[in-house]
Amino acid sequence: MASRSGLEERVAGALRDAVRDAYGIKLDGVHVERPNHAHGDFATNVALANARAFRRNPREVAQGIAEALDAPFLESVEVAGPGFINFRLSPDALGEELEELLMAREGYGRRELSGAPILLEYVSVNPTGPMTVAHGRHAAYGDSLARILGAAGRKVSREYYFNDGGNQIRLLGESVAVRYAELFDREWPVPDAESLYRGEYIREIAEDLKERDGDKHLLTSPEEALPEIIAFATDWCMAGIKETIARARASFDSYFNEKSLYESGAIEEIIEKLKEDGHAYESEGALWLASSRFGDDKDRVLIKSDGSYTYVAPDIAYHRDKWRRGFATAVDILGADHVGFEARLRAGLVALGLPQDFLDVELVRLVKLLRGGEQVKVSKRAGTFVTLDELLDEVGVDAARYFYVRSSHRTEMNFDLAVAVKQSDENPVYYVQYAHARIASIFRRAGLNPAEIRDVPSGEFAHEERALLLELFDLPRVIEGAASRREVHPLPTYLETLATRFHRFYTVHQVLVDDEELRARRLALCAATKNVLGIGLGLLGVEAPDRM
RNA sequence: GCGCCCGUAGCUCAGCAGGACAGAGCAGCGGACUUCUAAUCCGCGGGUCGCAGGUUCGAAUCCUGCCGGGCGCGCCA
Repeated sequence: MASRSGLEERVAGALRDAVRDAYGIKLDGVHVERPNHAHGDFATNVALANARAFRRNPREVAQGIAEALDAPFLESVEVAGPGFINFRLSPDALGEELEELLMAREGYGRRELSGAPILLEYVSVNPTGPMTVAHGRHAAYGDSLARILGAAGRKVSREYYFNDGGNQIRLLGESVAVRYAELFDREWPVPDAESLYRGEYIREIAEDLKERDGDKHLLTSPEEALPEIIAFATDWCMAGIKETIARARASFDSYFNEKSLYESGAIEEIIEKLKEDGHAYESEGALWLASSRFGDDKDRVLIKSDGSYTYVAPDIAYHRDKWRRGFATAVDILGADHVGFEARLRAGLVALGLPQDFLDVELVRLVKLLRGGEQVKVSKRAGTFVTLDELLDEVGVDAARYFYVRSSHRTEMNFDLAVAVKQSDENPVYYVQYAHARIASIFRRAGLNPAEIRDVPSGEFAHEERALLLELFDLPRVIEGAASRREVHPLPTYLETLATRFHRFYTVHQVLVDDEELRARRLALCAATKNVLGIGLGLLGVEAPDRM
């Protein structure tokens, strides 16, 4: 399946031939677009874009191309404006493409898997608490992107990277330990009570720990007991995160623990290699990566003067591991607060001999939380955050996921909690889903299975039908465009336009009419629309309901 | 100060690998259900595309400089 519809491909091919015949010039790329209805079904700017090469004025060139065109599937060809060529497709050509769409079923717009495998890393939050509304955006964007990349023929593997051994984790353990001790009216000694986590979930973990182990951890020294408490707390958090992820309909092929990099010696290995190649040096008691040689602003510390690693070292080792596992591209979806991360990580990887374009970072902008227009200060440590579960409880998975990916991940997002429920009612996802449900209703009434519709009797298409058809045929292009730009939001935009085309068609034309051919043609159109809506919503992890 | 990102209708956002008149939803106003689901449709009002230059036959889209906002600039992750 191509990234353009068959029709578009045919138009482009005919244009190439016409240019060759009329001017003896071989064009490699021909731009075909969908103009305003008034102009036609398709249009091209080849005459304008190449006017210079032709050494003639664009309109004249367009005229020449139009005359040389040999394309029986076109009903009309017109030169317009400064030199555009507009096309109208013949009803038969539209009908044929519609049949192909029906034949392809859920495979429409989907390409065969090929090319080098991509490792998509997303979410990757450390198990120190529940997922927040901000993480939800990462989950929705990352999961949808993975689905879109897959549909566009890219081999994608999804991975979650986490660390359950760092500083934050120790803090989590101490926070739980303090609450745990409180349950027995005891005190737990901590170096810095100020920095402890205060969320309600800390108490829950402590209570669960008490339920499982009783007062066992108070019978030994805190130093001895803490590791076990930490393990309990991180397992508790990780289990919750996995539940939330599943609930949000996201998924992963693998989970990668930072700890394994220490255990396997992968970190030492890259450090040795960097030293050997002269890309790491010692200074002020620390080991530095000469990252400024590879495009970073400055050099970065790999090993601190106290002998421990900075996060840079394991990150480089981790990404080198991705490379060793045979991935040709590592796409990292990170929060906007990780700007700068890309340059230093890439520097390390290039220093190790990996290609410049191996790493591809997509920064997801922050989610700004509002409540009735007022900004809500969010702090995980202070416990003043809104969990993803709470959001899902309130607005549902469909509305939440759709809302998350409706705008570009590169734009800051305002999320007003006060109108969250209202927002869910007004969420355009229902507009799209409703189109799907309406079609399902028609087929119920007709007693037919839309998946079995195959044939399209020939005949004219009304204006609204033609508009709907052309929109349907755009799906392959939308999928490929979204995949190559690593964007998800073109899908919602597309689906809303498609739903509009359908609702308009539905309002103007009765589907279940007595005229059998007309009825069959309209049913085919409905079946195709239902199919494409289903595909599109599926790529967003949103349900396509048969009833609403 | 430096780097990355953003600035389009009252609000939330599309459009930006240059193209034909700048779009949608929400909010406002006015219409349309004895016919396949009115969670729908139709109409009206509403925009110096942050500002100023430049490139081009053509710029919301590309380049430069400003202005405004976000994020980052640790031997934190």
